Amino acid sequence: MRLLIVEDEKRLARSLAGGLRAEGYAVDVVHDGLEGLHRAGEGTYDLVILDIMLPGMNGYRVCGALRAAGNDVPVLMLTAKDGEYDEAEGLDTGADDYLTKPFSYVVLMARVKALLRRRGRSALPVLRVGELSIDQGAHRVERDGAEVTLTAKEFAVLEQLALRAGEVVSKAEILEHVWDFAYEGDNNIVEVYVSALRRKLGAAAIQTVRGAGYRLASDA
Amino acid sequence: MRLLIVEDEKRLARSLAGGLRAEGYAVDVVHDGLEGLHRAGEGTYDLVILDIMLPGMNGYRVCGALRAAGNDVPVLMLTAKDGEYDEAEGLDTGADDYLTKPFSYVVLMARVKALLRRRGRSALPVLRVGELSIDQGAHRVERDGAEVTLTAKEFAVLEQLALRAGEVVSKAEILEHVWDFAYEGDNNIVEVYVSALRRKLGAAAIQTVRGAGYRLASDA
DNA sequence: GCCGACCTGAAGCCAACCTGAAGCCACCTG
DNA sequence: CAGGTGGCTTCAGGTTGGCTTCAGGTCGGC
Repeated sequence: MRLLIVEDEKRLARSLAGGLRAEGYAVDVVHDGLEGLHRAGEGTYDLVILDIMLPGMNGYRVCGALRAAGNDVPVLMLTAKDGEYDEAEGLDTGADDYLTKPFSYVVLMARVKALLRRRGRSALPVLRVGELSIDQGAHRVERDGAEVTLTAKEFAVLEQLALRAGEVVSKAEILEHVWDFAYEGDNNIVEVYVSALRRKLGAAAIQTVRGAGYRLASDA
Repeated sequence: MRLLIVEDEKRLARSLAGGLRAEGYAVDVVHDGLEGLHRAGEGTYDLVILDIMLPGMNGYRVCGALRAAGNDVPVLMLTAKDGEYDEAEGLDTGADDYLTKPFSYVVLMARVKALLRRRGRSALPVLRVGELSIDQGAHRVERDGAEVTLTAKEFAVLEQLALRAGEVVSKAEILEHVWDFAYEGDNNIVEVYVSALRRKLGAAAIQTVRGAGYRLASDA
């Protein structure tokens, strides 16, 4: 589960990111509205936490632009209660929820979870690749109808491969999407997870393309 | 994969078209807004690169008109940063992304690919040369429908030849593109790979032009 | 016929990759 | 609070297969 925080107050951004990571989410942070729009537009995030006062492009416009482009990623807006902006306006631009600073950590967490849950109920597509069926909303994987239990990271890696089934996905790309983009570790970690997935899903499920990356068998 | 460039600065248009063609896209160029609207409206393009300052009809209106007609082809807008237009306005009219001149080639390429990928399917076109089909995204090659497995280097060499099918490509050019730019070894290595490719693809697939280089048979 | 350009099979080397094991940490449970 | 559990990450040894070099042969032009 991958979140994007668009917030220019660096201290706040850092503390939010820290807390959310502790809950097990992968979190990326950007400090500029335009940058935020591009990242959010990639379609790789499950939720965007969006400040309103931002350099580059303000939060209302970022959100409006996302919706105009047909992107329906859940957006949780943040703002200082200084009267200049109000809640109704935020919701009008297509935000899913709205939080006024200062807010407590617990409240934020509750809202984030509520949004993600709501999203889970709404139909996220179930990916079908070969004999696998990957339910993105429920985080469930079945192989030939039999459920396979995966850990969070295993699921995230498989999801990335499935989203681009048949294509080669490089280790760097998997790292970028599944781990925080600030992750500094060895990218041997990807190999470890691919190995685990093969053990659970069958060795033929994921093909190695030496020097290029991995490919989820789109036939098989 | 077919792109339309609507741009009245002929030099820029030509250079963009050249670069995109080199990546394997089919590219058409028009220099007038109205003409662009008609072509884009045909529904045969996978992406439109749209300048804002245009004779005939400006980019905002072209994009707005497309959307009003229910056409949701991805639109990447270009503009000079002269303050008269701003990014948010472009996105409001339904553009999917926006680039401020001057921009680097790499950035443009990244945005184009991001947009195409978001629109589903692979961003990279499948090259077809004679009886060969070369899927750049999947790193996969078929000859008359039968899959041929190539190594990373073999694939890269073939890709270079295919991107300029019918043309003679010198050994030096292949070396430069496929190997590290600082490669110091013998350029006999290219011969070795061509040899391997011929073994796998048939001797007639790659022609030698003595003293000049190699050519991928565009008929065959 | 000579010479340079090109072809291609063989073989060593090394990077990429795989995977089992173990440490660490957060969380749960009694 | 102690002990257990499970997931994440690191590490290291082993294996594989691709990359490159080399050398001997073939081909084509002059």
